[in-house]
Formats: sequence, structure tokens, C-alpha cells
Amino acid sequence: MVITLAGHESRPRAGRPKRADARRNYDQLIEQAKLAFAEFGVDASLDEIARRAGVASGTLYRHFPTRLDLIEAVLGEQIAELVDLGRGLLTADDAFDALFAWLRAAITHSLTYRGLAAAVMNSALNRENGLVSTWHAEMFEVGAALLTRARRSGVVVADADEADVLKMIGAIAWAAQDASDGPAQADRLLTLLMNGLRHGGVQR
Amino acid sequence: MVITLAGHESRPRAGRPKRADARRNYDQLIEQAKLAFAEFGVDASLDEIARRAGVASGTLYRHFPTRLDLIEAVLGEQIAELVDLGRGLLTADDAFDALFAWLRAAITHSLTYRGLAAAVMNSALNRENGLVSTWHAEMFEVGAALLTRARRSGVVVADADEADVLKMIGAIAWAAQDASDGPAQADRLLTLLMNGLRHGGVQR
DNA sequence: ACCTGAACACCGTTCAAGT
DNA sequence: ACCTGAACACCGTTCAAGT
Repeated sequence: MVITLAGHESRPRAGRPKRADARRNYDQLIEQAKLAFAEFGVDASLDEIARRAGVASGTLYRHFPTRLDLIEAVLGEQIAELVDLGRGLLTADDAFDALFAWLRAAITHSLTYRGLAAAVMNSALNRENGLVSTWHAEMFEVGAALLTRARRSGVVVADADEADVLKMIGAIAWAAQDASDGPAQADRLLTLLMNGLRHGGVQR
Repeated sequence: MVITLAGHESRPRAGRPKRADARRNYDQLIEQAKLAFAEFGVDASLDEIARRAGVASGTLYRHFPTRLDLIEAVLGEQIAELVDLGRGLLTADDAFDALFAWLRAAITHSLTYRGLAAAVMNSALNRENGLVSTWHAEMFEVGAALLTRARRSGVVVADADEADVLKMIGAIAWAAQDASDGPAQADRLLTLLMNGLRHGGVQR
């Protein structure tokens, strides 16, 4: 008798395929998704993306079973860079500034495409596919490490919770995403948050 | 020659109608919308709401040309109460606590229905129908007044911007809306924000 | 005045049939 | 293996026809 864990063995989870035509389609889909995301946000029509890539809708679903899989593929490198940046900042002199800088970069990243913050938040809630995507997991890990270090250094209040702070980052990104001033507003809101975190009070 | 301002003269903007059957439909629509919003959030299917109210979809659109009009109608009393609360708090002893209390109530209000914070944010951005809805305008006015008072009393940092703070409130509500702990998380995030606003630093 | 319900234009998702 | 494209089930919105 064979025991299978439901929902764990059936996912394609392919990555870039080997066959020539399939690989061409895969690349075209990512390329067109990138353009469509830039134009309409991450809620862009999947059908339209497939059409522009010169491919039927079923093909899109074959490669990217979920809209989130497509988003992840499009943002892959960018996320890797962000994680690297965070790891580097773990040895920076000022633990407060390091945390600040990384959160700032994370927010900037979230502003790449309209709706991205909401999509990420949604993926964090959706526990169905086992754990959260590795994507989100790595981001969380780095952010949590930076906050922990800042807390241990005594530059940040002791009871700041990782999940809360990172959730707040998502919230700020969401709030600023289609404001006319955009990044500037995100900066102001982040400053508000950091003042709340700073041990020893607001500095003016 | 007659000059008309596009988009300003043609809106029904009815309110509760006079004819008996129309009024019955109107009330039923609000009643069923309330139930549907509670069950599915403010993105509930309008067709389904009409169906449950025993009415064709066109009737719903006649009374509530926009989803936002329906939301406003459903939440009317609740918003009035919130505005009244805020006005009362304007004469409270402690300007900081008054601001805190009102923001807390505003967040709690936003948690009534899933998706409400996003809908409100969206309406604030959508300048097409002249100004923002009176609903939003009154809320903003009261919130801004409370913040201004706190700033003048010197209990809140001088450069806190009304629009930023209120946007942050929306963001917090959004972040907490489908968390498992819900209101508790919203409280923690709000505390973070208030610490950032407090003049003289964090108190522990 | 108000309501009905069909019609339209869009979604995402699945799946049998083809190569 | 991979792709196609029709089919399905859902949307919101409009509008001619009825009362």
C-alpha cells in the first residue's frame, strides 16, 4: 500500500522546461507577463498574456498553475537580490540603519507592480500549498533576522514582533502603491513606523 | 447653446425612494447586501445580492449605480456614529488619548466587512465623480481635526501629516482584515504607529 | 417611474483532442 | 510532452421592452 500526502506530489513545479518549443513559450510568457504587469498591475488578464505570447491559455496554466507562480517567475531575480542585500546588511555597523535600509528596499520592491503587495499578503495567508512559497519564506527570514539583531543591539524596542513589522511593511507598500507621490509617501510612512520602533524615542 | 459639466447632472443620487414597491426593493437590497457583505466581504456578487432580494440586476443598478453607493448605504448609520464619536472626542481632556481612541474605533469599523479598507482607499483615489463621497470627506475631516488638536497640544510630533496618518489607518485595517487574530493584531500595529507619533518618545 | 431579463463583453479554469 | 482551443461557470453592466 502506498500512502501519499495529498496536494504534494501532483504539482508540476517545473521551472524552465527542456524541450525547445516549450522553453520558447515559457520565456515568452514571462516576457509578456512582465509587460502586462507593468501596464495593468499583477491582476492583468492571464488570457491576454497568453495571447500576446502567441500561446493558448492552457499552455500558460501548464507552466504556471497559479497566478502567483507566474509572479514569482517574473520577479525571481529581483527577490534574490533583495535577499542578498539583507544578508549583507546583517553585518553592517548600525543595526537600526541596516533594518531601515532593508525595509525601505523591500517596500520599493513591492512598488514594482501595482497590486503586488496585496498578492504577497494573500499568498502569506494561503496555507493550502503546504508552506508559504520559498520566495516569501526567504524574505521573511532575512527581515526577521535584521529586526532581531536591531532588538538585541538595543536600538529597537524589545517587544517588536517580526510578523507585525513585516506585515506593516506590506501595509505601507499597499497604501502607497497608487498614490500620486508614490515612493515619497512610502518613505514618510516608513519613517513613522521606524520612529515607533526606535528605542529611546523619536529624534527630530 | 447649452454647456453641461460632464458627469455631474446625470447621476440619480436618489436616496430612499417614495413609491411603495421601489422602497420595498431598496430596503431588501440593503438588507441582503448586509448579509452578503458579512459572508463574502464587500466584493460579494451584485447579481447574487439582487437575486436574494428578489429583484433583477437592473433594479440594483438603478438604486445603487456603483458598488460604493451600496456599501455607503449599508454602512450609513455606523459612519454617522463614528463621526459623532470623533466630534465628541474633540473636547476630551487628553488629546493624545482622544486621537488614539478614535483611530482605534475607525480601524474597528473598517474590520466590519472584509475588503472594506481597500474599497474605501479606492474611493478616495477615484476622483472621477467630482469630489470624494461625503462619507469619506466627513471621516477625513474629523480625523484631521483630532490630529491637529493633538499636534497643537504638543503631545504629537509637529510634522505628522493628516493624510499620511489616515492612510496608515487604512493600511493597518487592510493588513489586519483577514489575520487570524484580527482586532488584536490591528491594536498592536496601531500602537506601533502611535509610538511613532508620540512627542517625547516611546513609553514602556 | 420603475422593473425585468436577455444580451454583451469580459473573466479564470478545465480538458479532450491533436502533434 | 506539450499545445490547442472549445466549453464551462462565473462576473459586471447596459438597455429595449414591459407594467
